[in-house]
Amino acid sequence: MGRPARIGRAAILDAALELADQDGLDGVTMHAVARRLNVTTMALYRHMDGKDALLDGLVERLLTGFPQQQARQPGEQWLTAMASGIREIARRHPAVFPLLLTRPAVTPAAQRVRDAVVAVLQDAGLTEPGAKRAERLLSTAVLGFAASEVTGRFRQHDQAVLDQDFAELLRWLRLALASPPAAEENG
Amino acid sequence: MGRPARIGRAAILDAALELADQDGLDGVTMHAVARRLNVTTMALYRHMDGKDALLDGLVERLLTGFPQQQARQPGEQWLTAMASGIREIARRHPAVFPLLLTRPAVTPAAQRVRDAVVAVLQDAGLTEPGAKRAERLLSTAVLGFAASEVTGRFRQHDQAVLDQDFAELLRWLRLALASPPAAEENG
DNA sequence: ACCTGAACACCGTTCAAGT
DNA sequence: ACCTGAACACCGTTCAAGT
Repeated sequence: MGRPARIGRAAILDAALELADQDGLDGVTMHAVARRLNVTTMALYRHMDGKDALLDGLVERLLTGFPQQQARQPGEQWLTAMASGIREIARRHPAVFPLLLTRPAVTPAAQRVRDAVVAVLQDAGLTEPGAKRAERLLSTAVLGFAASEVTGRFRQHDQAVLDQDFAELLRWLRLALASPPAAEENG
Repeated sequence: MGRPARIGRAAILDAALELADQDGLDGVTMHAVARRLNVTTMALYRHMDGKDALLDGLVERLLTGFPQQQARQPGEQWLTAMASGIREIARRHPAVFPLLLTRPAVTPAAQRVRDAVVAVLQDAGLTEPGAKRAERLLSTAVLGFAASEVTGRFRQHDQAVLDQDFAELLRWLRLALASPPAAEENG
């Protein structure tokens, strides 16, 4: 009954992530991944449900690298730490990163990241629906900024300017978190 | 010397946008666009510089549909109008919209949109570098939110929740614009 | 159970040729 | 000047067959 597997889901994702980092998203093809693993293209289909599942797997890889924030840090240092960590991931994997804004954040890995941020926000005094809403806006702003940086949307500006942009973004977010909304309904 | 052209850049972009709206970005192929125009694939290359130029052209199409804001509106109504207009474009062209965060905003059309927003912000009292920075963060937040909505990143939530999210986002942005940064350097 | 071979419809792009 | 025909390397995916 059967021989040992020469590849697996993990090895496939490793190879795909390397290809993405080297050649961009267009370089991530089933054929290229298989070639890198010294296997025929069709062998991948036993371990991965197709190209779309492969891309979802890459997004999951990035998510598991996200910084986990501890609640109850002094001031709003957790915000800086989290946003900076996310920005670093974008720099490390510029081709894959924008997919975070493109694919639904409903996988277990994504939910774990969201829950952690919501917990910190509740710890900081927000109501549960308020914390969940703030998490959505927070993550959108930070992901959007990091993605813009990495796709070259701001390519006319040098690093110093973008660093100041980032600092200003954090100031905006702290302002918002310090000023609670008037009413609260719906989750 | 030559016969009249049966197609042109405009017709190609029309066809491509229709395909994107109907079948998603994956449906936008040189072959499919040509088929829709009753022309061979190779005919496109005389009018369009390849697939990448085609996608850039689609982004340009969306940008020219962006709302142009008048300065000196009472309150910050221009912000609501602009953000709502952008949100509507996202709904109308959900497949193409995320490309706005993915492709550099350096084309003439993109620059025009940016300049208009910067002008309004200066009119509201920001310094020039401050207005330019605010424009970058503003557009990132609004584009990021609209893109998230349209790619299904928030698909667990129904429309009412997302509408409240949007209102809260606008509140955040107004707060930020009402509170000028401490120092100003670099553009 | 795992991988390969053969095959298919489709993709982006080039070049020479027709009108 | 504009479009077509023929062609190429590559893509995602399926299915039957080998070990």
